[in-house]
Amino acid sequence: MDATTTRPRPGRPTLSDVARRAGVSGITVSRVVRGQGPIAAATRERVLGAIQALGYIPNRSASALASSASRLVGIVLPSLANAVMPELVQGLNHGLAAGRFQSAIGISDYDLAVEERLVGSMLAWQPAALVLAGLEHSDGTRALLRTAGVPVVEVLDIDGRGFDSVVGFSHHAAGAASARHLLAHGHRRFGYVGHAAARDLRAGKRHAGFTATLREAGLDWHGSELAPGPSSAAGGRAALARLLHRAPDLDVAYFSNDDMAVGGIFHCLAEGIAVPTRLALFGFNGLELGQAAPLPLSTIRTPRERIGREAARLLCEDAPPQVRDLGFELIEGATA
Amino acid sequence: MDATTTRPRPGRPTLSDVARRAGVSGITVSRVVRGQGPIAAATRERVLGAIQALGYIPNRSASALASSASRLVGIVLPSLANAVMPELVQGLNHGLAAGRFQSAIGISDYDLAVEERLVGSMLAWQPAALVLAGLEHSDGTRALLRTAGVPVVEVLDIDGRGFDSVVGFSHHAAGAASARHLLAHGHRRFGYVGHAAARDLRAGKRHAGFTATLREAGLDWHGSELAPGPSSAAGGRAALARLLHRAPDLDVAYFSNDDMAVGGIFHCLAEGIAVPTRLALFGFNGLELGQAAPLPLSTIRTPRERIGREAARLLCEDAPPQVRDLGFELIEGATA
DNA sequence: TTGAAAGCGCTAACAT
DNA sequence: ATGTTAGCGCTTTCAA
Repeated sequence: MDATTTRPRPGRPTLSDVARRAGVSGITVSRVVRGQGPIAAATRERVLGAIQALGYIPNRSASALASSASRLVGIVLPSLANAVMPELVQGLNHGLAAGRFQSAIGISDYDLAVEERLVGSMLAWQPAALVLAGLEHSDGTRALLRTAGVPVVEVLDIDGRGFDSVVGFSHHAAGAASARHLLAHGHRRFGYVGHAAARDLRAGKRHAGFTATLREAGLDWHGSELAPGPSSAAGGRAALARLLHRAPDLDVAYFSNDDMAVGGIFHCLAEGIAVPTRLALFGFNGLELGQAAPLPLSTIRTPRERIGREAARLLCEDAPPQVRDLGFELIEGATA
Repeated sequence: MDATTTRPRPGRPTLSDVARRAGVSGITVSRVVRGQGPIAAATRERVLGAIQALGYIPNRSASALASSASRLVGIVLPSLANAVMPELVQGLNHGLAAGRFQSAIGISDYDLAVEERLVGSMLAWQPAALVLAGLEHSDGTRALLRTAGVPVVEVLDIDGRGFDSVVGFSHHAAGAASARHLLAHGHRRFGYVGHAAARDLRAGKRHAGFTATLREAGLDWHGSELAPGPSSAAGGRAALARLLHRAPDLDVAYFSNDDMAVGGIFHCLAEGIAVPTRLALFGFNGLELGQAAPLPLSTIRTPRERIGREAARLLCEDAPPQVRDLGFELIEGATA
């Protein structure tokens, strides 16, 4: 007899294999696996035993295909290098896990074309929802989202028009609040230390908010310096050095974020520049790193973990489209 | 006439929709989409046009189901907070993208049970391969991997028995090299500043390698202090303070990593402790942050980006199981 | 409480 | 160079 006739696949066990072993039909196994529908306790035990014995792993592709739905949530972030992302992801993961969703992260490298590719890839898996960083996307991305019709939550920023739901805070307002704080402390000669900003649109919004507030006060930047490449302590340190070389009479430096600002602290420590008396420093994000510095950094703390949780909550509860402003908090610190 | 009879689904366009519109059969569209098989240029154009016009997004669940294979690579990492992970991911993404793989990241939070859950979830999507951090996994994880039979690359560590392929370096050797370097520089009273180590097994291996080398030299730790929670500059700063309080005559502190060590630098700066004359500091990872400090940190640079690339290469080339030691490099720095 | 039949959207294996 | 047929493993009806 030809054995291959009756033993067609050498592959992983399927629902039918489990069903056969448990002496039930496939649909019953399916019900047990999904925890859906009425199942006799004894039957469930038997099925669970068979699953265990065979090492059965449900095939989600088949499941997604059959039900045209999945429990997968795609998360597209611009970068992981920014220390806020891990906390955002943690918030998302906690919230999503509670709703029995799985998450899959993709990294766009601050490139909207890459983001579009990633969104396309993720949509191809029929995700239950998508989480995107920021409000700026390519037309192609928007078109994809529109035709796919999945729920979308844009996080981290609320300055602009959202696609669906939005959870974050205003970077423009954060920049403005930073400027007001520094003005109130008597600073007048402002320097900006940023990083290659073209792609980090949220840093640009903070800068714009800061600038607008300066102008309202009849002031403007005294000097500006951008570090090439992504934000980093090394970049901040070098850029502040260059800036002070060109504009030695600055009395305060506003950094695009805490990483850059910590570099500023390093520069001042290395050069013996008195902070904040000779030069004040102000960051953004409220990273723990800045607070561990010899002089705790003056900065703005952003609620990235809460943003993640809140975004997850909206998705789990299938909430209607809305914009949630979670605000930010100014940390006095000791450098400004 | 009943329109619903001929217009059954309001859903997203499918392969058949594209085929109908392009006036070809489904398989032809499939070939165009996959870039497989011989297609007349004119036909391809027509199909591409239809895809464009309909906003067709291929359904990968169906594709994975039909071919029992996907171009998805699952990556399971313990954390994103550790600054080495973004670089590892970048290396992986670059390499995998070159092989037209997509990646999906999951975070285990240094919890092997969570890792097992994640591996299970990912296997359910029939991934082309899995990338896991480290060599230590639960029995359940191993069982899953075994029955699934997917290629696995374990990254970042080579101290132990690999499941399939392994790309990384020896943390034990890194610890030992650090100790030898410090011994050669005349240090004798060693303090260890670590973080809640139970879950960070690689930090434990470095500690073990360091300890072994000390003992070979007839020495041992003079004192040890662990920061609660994950590694951080704040934790390193506080733990060093406690350690020096208990063992004021230390002449060198070895940190579980650069984050912790930067905290150590902060403590010394704040307290006016002369580095390295009064107290030497040594880290691990060679993060840019440590090199931007007023005194560049003495540490060990790890090739995490290369590890990612190499792991991706092995997967793309479907290389046979192997162990690749990518080594590390000692950075002299100025703190030891 | 359980099952039978049909089909999700795609691709492998053959035709032609 | 293109098409036909069958079926991937599961879930959705509907029936019992």
